[in-house]
Amino acid sequence: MAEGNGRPDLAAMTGRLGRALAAAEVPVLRAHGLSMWAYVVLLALDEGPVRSQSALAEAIHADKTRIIGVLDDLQDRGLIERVPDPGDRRVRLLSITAEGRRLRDAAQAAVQEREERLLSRLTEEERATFLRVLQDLHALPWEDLAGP
Amino acid sequence: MAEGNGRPDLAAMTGRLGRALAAAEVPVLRAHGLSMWAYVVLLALDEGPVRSQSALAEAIHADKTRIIGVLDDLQDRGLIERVPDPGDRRVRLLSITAEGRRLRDAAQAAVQEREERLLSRLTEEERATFLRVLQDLHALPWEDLAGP
DNA sequence: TATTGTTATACTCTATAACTATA
DNA sequence: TATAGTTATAGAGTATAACAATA
Repeated sequence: MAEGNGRPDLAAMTGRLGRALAAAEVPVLRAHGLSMWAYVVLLALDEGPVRSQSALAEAIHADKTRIIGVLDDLQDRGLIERVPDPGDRRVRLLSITAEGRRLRDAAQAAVQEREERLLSRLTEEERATFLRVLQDLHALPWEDLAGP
Repeated sequence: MAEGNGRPDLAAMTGRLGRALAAAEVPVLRAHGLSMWAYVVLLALDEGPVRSQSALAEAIHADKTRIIGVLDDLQDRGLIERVPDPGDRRVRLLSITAEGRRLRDAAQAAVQEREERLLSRLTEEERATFLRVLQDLHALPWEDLAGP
């Protein structure tokens, strides 16, 4: 006895869509030599330098021990800078380099170009509303989305 | 130097939204005595009986070894039926019970009631378009979303 | 003593391989 | 022999605990 009435849970729909888009993103990023975490780090640093690795980890909702290898690799490749703070030599000042910004821009352009394939299924009105709502919800703090 | 132009990746926005909604769902489901996988199984069986555990696992994109414990528990609690197929006693015929359907309905009502809190931020027009687009995209096969 | 970053360890989830029973 | 289901094992990803350097 099929059911039919009602809608699927919002969580099920956005979850599946998010996983599918992430799966689509992986090969694009790998073509640019980036892991998902490396890409997330470059995106975060592109909005400005960060004063400590802990702060960066918190900003991207990662564990601080989890991004160390990522930072090592990005630094070795000259995509980020990681220098001890002269005022407090325990903390590392993190910033993206010009080369890192170039790579980030190229990767993101490729990612979004691919996403256009999906958005092209929508009408102009659907596309505009969908993206606006998504951006509004994305701007909300986590607690407003996930609750107390 | 902040950037500002362009939009966040679709994958980042839907991914975060999906994870947040899933996180919001967990305590609601637990209040009904259900894990996420148990809930997914009940939802899948509600659309009709399934002829084998392998088929069910494939339908919900899970490994067949992963759902065994879930099925054991659901069966012990009388929420599903699992009987050997008389025609081929290797396969198990799976179906949801009336009690299982009651629990599923109660759980889903609670889940969606919570999701309404988020949707109430939208205008009627935004809400209608957003849900319609989401359902359309959700109905697409995985390959259309994630690509080749 | 407290904190940043790092390394080492343990845990959770998932997938793979080996096994039983039916065919 | 091949397949459905189960159990046992191993792997990936992640978090926790212990450590070194600096404050």
